[in-house]
Amino acid sequence: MGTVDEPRWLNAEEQDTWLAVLAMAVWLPDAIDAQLQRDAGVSHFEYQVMAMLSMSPERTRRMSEVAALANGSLTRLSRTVDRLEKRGWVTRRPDPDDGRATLAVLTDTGWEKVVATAPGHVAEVRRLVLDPLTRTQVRQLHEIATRIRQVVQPEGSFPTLPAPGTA
Amino acid sequence: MGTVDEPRWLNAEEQDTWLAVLAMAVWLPDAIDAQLQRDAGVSHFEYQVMAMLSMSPERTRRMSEVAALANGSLTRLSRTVDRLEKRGWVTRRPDPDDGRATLAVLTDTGWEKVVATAPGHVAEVRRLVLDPLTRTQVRQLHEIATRIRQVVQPEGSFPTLPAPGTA
DNA sequence: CCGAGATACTTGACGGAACAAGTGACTGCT
DNA sequence: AGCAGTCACTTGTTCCGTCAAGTATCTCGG
Repeated sequence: MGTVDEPRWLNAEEQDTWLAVLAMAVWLPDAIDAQLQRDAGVSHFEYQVMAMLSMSPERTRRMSEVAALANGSLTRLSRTVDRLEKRGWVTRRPDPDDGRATLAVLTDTGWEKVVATAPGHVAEVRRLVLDPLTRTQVRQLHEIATRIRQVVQPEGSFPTLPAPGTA
Repeated sequence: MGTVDEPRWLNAEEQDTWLAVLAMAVWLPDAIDAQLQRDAGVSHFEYQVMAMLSMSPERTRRMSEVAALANGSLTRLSRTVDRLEKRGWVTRRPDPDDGRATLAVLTDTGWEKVVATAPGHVAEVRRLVLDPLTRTQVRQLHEIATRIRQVVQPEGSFPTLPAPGTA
């Protein structure tokens, strides 16, 4: 239905690609959230926070590091940790090495929550992403996502995943 | 489901892939939103709504169709159209063919807004997604995203873009 | 060691999105 | 025709995340 002076846009193939990417970017997080909410009563972000802590030495990490690892703002993390503290899964304590910093610590109950929740979550990740794709596609996706991430993710928050667990 | 000390998780390669996908799924929409907010003062969702209308016959579509095309709920669309109406870019009118339905119409001002906004948005999509990848990777991404979308997107809302039912 | 500026959070105010309930309109069965 | 059930929205409430401002601590130049 193009009038001649339609807004500048992408060619058909580019647009198809972009729309598919968009739909994926919207619905995939939504589906992941839904499974966690339904089966474990936590949001994906909350789960990520606990999962990151569970993989950290002493199950402990600085707030700002956790925020970066979970791809969220410090503000958001602060509110989230409030909720997780109320549920008894995380506690805060001051960082002895830096008076400004706060350490988030996963409690034993929190650890159990992660252990109980992880299998269902992992199964969902497999079901939605890993299984429907060929091994080749998974490799391609890895490279593509890594490349886009480099372009898109704000400087500074390019996290290396947790150091070995002394848990 | 075995009993393990560590929560069941993915192997290193799978986890890398998943974390990269997650980071992309978080930061890409964020970056797209940021450009639109900065340069045009609209959210990505608002832009999508207007862009979809701009590509529709008579610049008109049913609310529920627009919602599906923009990957949003009807509730969200309703609130968003409230705002777009206040800004003079969209109007509502009842569907003559179905008294339950509401048609969203892009106004002339709204059309101009889309025309003015599209080039910057398209440039950002290219900069963040299309340009950093090889042509081959773009094709791979298309297939991968389409596949995942099939698995992840709720039944029913699998939209074809152009013409509404003048069928 | 003192003060200016940066850093690491926390918190108040605000806006947007989800859930659920409500309204009016269509459909299908009898 | 008439009622039950569904559908297409809209709206009240509530929660969550952001922005901006506040607090406490660290760093660094002089």
